[in-house]
Amino acid sequence: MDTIQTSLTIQEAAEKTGLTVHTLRYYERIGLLMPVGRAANGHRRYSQQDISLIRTLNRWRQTGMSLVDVQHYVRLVQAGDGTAGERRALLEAHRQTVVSQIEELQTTLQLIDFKIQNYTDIEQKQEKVHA
Amino acid sequence: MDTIQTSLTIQEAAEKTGLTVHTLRYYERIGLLMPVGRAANGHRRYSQQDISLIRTLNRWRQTGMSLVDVQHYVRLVQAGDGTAGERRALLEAHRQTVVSQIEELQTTLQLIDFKIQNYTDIEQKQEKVHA
DNA sequence: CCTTGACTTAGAGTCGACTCGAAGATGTAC
DNA sequence: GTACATCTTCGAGTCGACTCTAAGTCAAGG
Repeated sequence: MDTIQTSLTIQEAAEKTGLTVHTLRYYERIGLLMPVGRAANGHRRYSQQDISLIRTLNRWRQTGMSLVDVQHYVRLVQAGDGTAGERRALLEAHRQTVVSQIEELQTTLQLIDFKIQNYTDIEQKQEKVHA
Repeated sequence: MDTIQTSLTIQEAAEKTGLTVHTLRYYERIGLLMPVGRAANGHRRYSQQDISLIRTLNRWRQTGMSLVDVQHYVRLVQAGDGTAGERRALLEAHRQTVVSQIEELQTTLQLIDFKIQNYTDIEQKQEKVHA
């Protein structure tokens, strides 16, 4: 029967994942998350697996993966073992975009440092003038 | 006194900056860019300075600076030399967010690599592992 | 003169990703 | 047994950042 022991309400799930209850329902509505388990009264119950999946998704989201792509990944996870190769390919593609993002940020960092140096120079110049 | 020799039309400016003409006008409309020069017929003319400012803005945008913050920076640039200290402070703040972004991406990269390794293992052993 | 094409404006529409609100059912505390 | 919290659905609203449309001006080419 009800063998779900460590199942959380949507509120608790929200706290554990850092999302809002609105967002959790929204994710489910757009088909991002599989229909989550329900209690007898129709209330959602989140398993530990659900929570860890959501946490993983958050990571992908935070690194600029669109909901559509996250969705694709989730579908593969749900489809099961046979999709391991595809999942790996998807992760490798995302890995590459993350690497590119890092590289771009590092380029920008150099630019920022260059500009900061510029402004520091200006300040020193003014100090000399006004000293 | 008409020393503007290399002034570009909005079309040319769009090509040089990688933005669309729509976006260039939009940026000006929301007060992000100073009112740009106009030809006798009222058409916009972009100076080399305008172009290089826009290119710099693009950099900030690409690294997640909001239009509001970019706007703040542009205002300081327009206000002139006296704002060098403020500009440097703003850049230093942005530098810090860029550094944080890089760090977060690197954490994610490790996670991705770990998962990729997982899937590689699955392929080798055809074993069941959850995402 | 007429068409073509680049420009102008103000305002409306789109898109991704939430975020909120209304209306109603149910569970728990006093 | 009634207040109150928490859940439910579904639809609408918001926000940032564009993106596009309509209606109009103007200069040059055939």
